[in-house]
Amino acid sequence: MDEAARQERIAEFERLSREQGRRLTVQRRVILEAVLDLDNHPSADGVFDRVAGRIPGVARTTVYRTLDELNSMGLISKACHPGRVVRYDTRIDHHHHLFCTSCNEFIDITDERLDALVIPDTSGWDFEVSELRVQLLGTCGRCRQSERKEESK
Amino acid sequence: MDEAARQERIAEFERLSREQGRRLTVQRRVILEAVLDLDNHPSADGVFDRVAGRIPGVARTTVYRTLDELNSMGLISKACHPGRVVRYDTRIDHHHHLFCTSCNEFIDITDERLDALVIPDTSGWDFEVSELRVQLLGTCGRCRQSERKEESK
DNA sequence: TTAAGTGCAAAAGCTTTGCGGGTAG
DNA sequence: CTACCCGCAAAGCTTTTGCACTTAA
Repeated sequence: MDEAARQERIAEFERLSREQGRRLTVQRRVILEAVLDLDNHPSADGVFDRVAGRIPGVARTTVYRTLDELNSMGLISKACHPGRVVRYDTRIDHHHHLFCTSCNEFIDITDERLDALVIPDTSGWDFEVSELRVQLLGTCGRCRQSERKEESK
Repeated sequence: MDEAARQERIAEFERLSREQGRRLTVQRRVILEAVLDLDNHPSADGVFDRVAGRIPGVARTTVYRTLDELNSMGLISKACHPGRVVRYDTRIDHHHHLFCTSCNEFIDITDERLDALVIPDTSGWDFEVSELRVQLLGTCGRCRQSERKEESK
């Protein structure tokens, strides 16, 4: 994330916090900065590792609680994937994911045709759509290589 | 799932098992039948509940292991969602999901425009795509109703 | 001042692992 | 017969909860 977008997101965080009567603490600010700096859709634990280097003695609990709040505030979101740990996404613009089912890593992509997708009429299901996400599952180059090495053993 | 499709999936399971040298046990057969019968993208625990009624004394472990195998065999798949428990999907035809972020339930949908989507060129990322999934996140009718009731209290 | 936030410890929930006995092929 | 599979118990990992202390406003 470039510096301008980063600063803007932090400003938005401060604005929303005041608006919603949330307190601006060091922990919250550093946790937000940490997620924004990590670009690979980190888990709570990944964020904790980074935060722990900056606030000695910070509690895991605080990271979990804060990430959940940032998600509620719409400043970050939870990524969709087939695994079992919750992972967060800092991009809130329209984009899509490649997800490697072998190493569980995400790759962000943008694609005209995918972007052109229109949310279909879901009135038949009585469902209010807030977001459309496209996910491409497969295997990344690195994992395919190691699979080949494994086979040729 | 209609009876014909169900029988076909079970036959496929038996064929693949023999082909891959896996043993056909009562547990595996009943676990497969259970997932196929549950249409709401069950978690391992949900499958276990149903299986436990049919094989007294079956171990949770067995259900976890078997679901993982059925997934490897391509007979079922893991659903993508923002939560933390793994959930399975028995439909292997092309379809998409509505996912209610309030009650964590899936609704299967088919839509012409979504079906018409072409997997974009991902060669630039050195990534082999095996599947394209579209997910619509939002809130189902029931949850919107209870939210309204909550507000008017 | 004081209610919201934090850290700590413990619990809870989901899943995996190791192992001895059981069973399909 | 024997390699694979199952049940059991325990561990492992991620996340949540309860509570007393701290701190932003």
